[in-house]
Amino acid sequence: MEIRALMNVLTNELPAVKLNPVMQPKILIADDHSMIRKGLKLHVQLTLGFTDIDEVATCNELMKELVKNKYTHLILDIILSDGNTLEVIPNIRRVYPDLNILVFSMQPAEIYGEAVKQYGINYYMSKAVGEEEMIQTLQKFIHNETPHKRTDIHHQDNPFKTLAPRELEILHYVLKGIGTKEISENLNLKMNTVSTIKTRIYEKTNAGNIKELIELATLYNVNY
Amino acid sequence: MEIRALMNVLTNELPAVKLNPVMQPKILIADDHSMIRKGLKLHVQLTLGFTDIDEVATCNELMKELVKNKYTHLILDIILSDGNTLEVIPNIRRVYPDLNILVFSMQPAEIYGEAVKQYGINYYMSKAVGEEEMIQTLQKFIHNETPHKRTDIHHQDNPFKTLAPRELEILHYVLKGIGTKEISENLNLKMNTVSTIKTRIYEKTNAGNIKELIELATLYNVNY
DNA sequence: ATTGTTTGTAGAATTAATTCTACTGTTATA
DNA sequence: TATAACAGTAGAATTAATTCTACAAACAAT
Repeated sequence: MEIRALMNVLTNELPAVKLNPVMQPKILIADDHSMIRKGLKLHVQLTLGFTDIDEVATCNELMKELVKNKYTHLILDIILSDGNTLEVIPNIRRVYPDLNILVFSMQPAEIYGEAVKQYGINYYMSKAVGEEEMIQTLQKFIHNETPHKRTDIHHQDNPFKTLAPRELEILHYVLKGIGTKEISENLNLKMNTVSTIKTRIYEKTNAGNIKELIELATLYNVNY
Repeated sequence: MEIRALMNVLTNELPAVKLNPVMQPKILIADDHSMIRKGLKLHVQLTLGFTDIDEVATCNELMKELVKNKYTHLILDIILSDGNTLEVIPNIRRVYPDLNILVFSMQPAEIYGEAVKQYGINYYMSKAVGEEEMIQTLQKFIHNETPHKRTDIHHQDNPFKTLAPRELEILHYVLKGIGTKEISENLNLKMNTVSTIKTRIYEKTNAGNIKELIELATLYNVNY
């Protein structure tokens, strides 16, 4: 391997950033795609200058690694191969209250960004963001020394909490994939009525379509 | 930025690979996630030593860039923000018959690997592969070696594997919760056509509604 | 070489679903 | 207590989506 290629990478490709000699962040990346892990790691190393970065691919490894080493920052995807990290986040939060967590997910920030706040997570970054914003976010995240005092979990921001009884009733059928006509027959309502209520459900939850509604419901553990 | 960090990256993290001084590959990466692009680029630069790499994020940019510069290798994801690259691949193949193409996708090889072969693409790499395999595949790709057959994957019962290219293309939109009308507009098809194809998708997968289809897709890791 | 099957595409007819409007109770709230 | 926001329900009009049929081209199997 040639140093020239390296310097090329360095000087031409990436903005130089001075490092802060005082801080010693220890970062753990949890993502099931090695390319994402690698890219993120190299990125943080080359652009932000922090080199103490480990990676894991599964929830299992994540928990083990957190026990083994004392990390200051955790960057993780929501979905790993062996499960949903949202399930383990409450535990992590309880055991490691000072750990800074950044969720780095495929999902758009508008929906999940707010949603994960319930779990006491203050940093959310979509994988779809551009490079500029990504670096900025990462920089803010890692340089932020003060552990985030999270305004205690409002269950008020659960969008499903605001649904009226009839709306929840119809939500139940909608989440099962049942169509407007069948729902109206089941509940002895006109299709118009069901449609109206569905519209209100979508308004209140800010879901754009069934797929998003199902995802949101999963996120908030709505089983109805 | 310190050279020590770089060397650390080099010597500790990545296997050294000798480069071939004769070849001068010019590589274009098309992916809508800047992290993937960056990671891939750095990876190829640092581990394989090829530094002539450009990146684009959309189908549009891709086509423009191919006109502007003469590339030898193209690495691309199937889904970009402004469309499905399966739509443009036939055109690319026709205009640039000598261009080596590697599809680098989230989808498991069993499903899209076959579909993509119909377009004369022999290199397919899932983003879920481990680092070793990724580097090996990239190396073979860039060095123009014949790709190895991966017959190790069985999954005979995967219902998505029987979907035709157009069906997979429409499946992509359906799984995102996009409606028939919008799909038809995106792909310049009549709504009837989209409906017909959706019907065939539901028949082949035995899904009864979108919810079931999404569940099935999740089960078989056909997310995008 | 022939025949059956899959794929990609729609037109016509029909059905499903939504939107816009509106009315009546009910429940907070100023 | 007056008043505004919300909840539950539809009619009329409109739009979205499906079904049924069909046909040509590509492909597979005999």
